[in-house]
Amino acid sequence: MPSANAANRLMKHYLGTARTLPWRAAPGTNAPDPYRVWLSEVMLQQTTVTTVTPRFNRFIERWPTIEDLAAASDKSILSEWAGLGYYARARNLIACAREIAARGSLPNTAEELRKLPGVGEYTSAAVAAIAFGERVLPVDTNIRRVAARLFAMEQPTDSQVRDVMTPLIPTDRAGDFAQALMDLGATICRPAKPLCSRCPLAPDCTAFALGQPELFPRPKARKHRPHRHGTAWWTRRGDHLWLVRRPDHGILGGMAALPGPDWTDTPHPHGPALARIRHVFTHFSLDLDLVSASEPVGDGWWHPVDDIDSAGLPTLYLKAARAALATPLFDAAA
DNA sequence: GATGCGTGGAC
DNA sequence: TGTCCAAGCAT
Repeated sequence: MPSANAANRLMKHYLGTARTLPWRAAPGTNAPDPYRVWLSEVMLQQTTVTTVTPRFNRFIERWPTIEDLAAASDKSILSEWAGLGYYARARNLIACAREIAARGSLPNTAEELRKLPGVGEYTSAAVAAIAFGERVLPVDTNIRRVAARLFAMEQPTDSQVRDVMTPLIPTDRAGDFAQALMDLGATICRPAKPLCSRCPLAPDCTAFALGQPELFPRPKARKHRPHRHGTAWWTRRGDHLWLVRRPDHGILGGMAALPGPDWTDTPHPHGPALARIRHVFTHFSLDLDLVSASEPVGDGWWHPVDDIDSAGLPTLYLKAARAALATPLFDAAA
């Protein structure tokens, strides 16, 4: 059974190695800045540190305070988010920033943070622990895996993880403890080929004692990924391209896009396809045929075609636009 | 509890 | 190439 001694070894290991997220401190300090912690935690939902770091830095450079973010237009924030995925996060981020700015500051407890849009069990606990030192444990994939191995639990619920791990939280270091566990999960207690020989918790770890750390937690059953089909229209007028905004809900909700009909399970007829983009989403893959059109469709706007990277297009449509522009005959014919 | 929701890197 | 995986949330 892990003891306070185990927590001490974990903390010493963490503080003795390079911490992964130094950019969350307020400028010129070591203290985590609540705005930066909240923004980064939302970005980090199901997204790697490598992906988030440069995007976070751009957000902070453009909107240094939450008041700046709250005052920004929906369009500018969605555009800055383009390419990061899970776009409901961006829509919730906008609503959340305005709510926080209206009330004056971030709530400083997990219970109050949990009421904000886009802030769930994990994020509320992460911000409360890291930014405000509340003695709570955010349970993410890393911490769930570390706890599962430490206690040899095959399919622990988040509640079970909290029950066994919360007693180990150091009184004055809740934020560092959570980050230490997440760091451990990311670098040592990895899903495959964990580096148990370097792990400060190995002496306490039941799965290690059993000689089978990779059996915990048990992997989830995988689902089949269906294939779908779509058409998008490439509409040029001089140096400009016709873009539209997708509906607020559903896939790529609220994002800029090339116009086109709803995607379907089977291919549907259209004129000659001059490019085909294959794109893989979480729950299906898509073949998107690009077809030239002469007249704009839907409620949209003309965007300079030589500045396509600034259009705020999600990756699917950015890939499509780049394919079109790389096909000179197609582009000229449009 | 199950499902929908992006993207890119590792292997 | 395909598969797995990632500091989850809303419904």
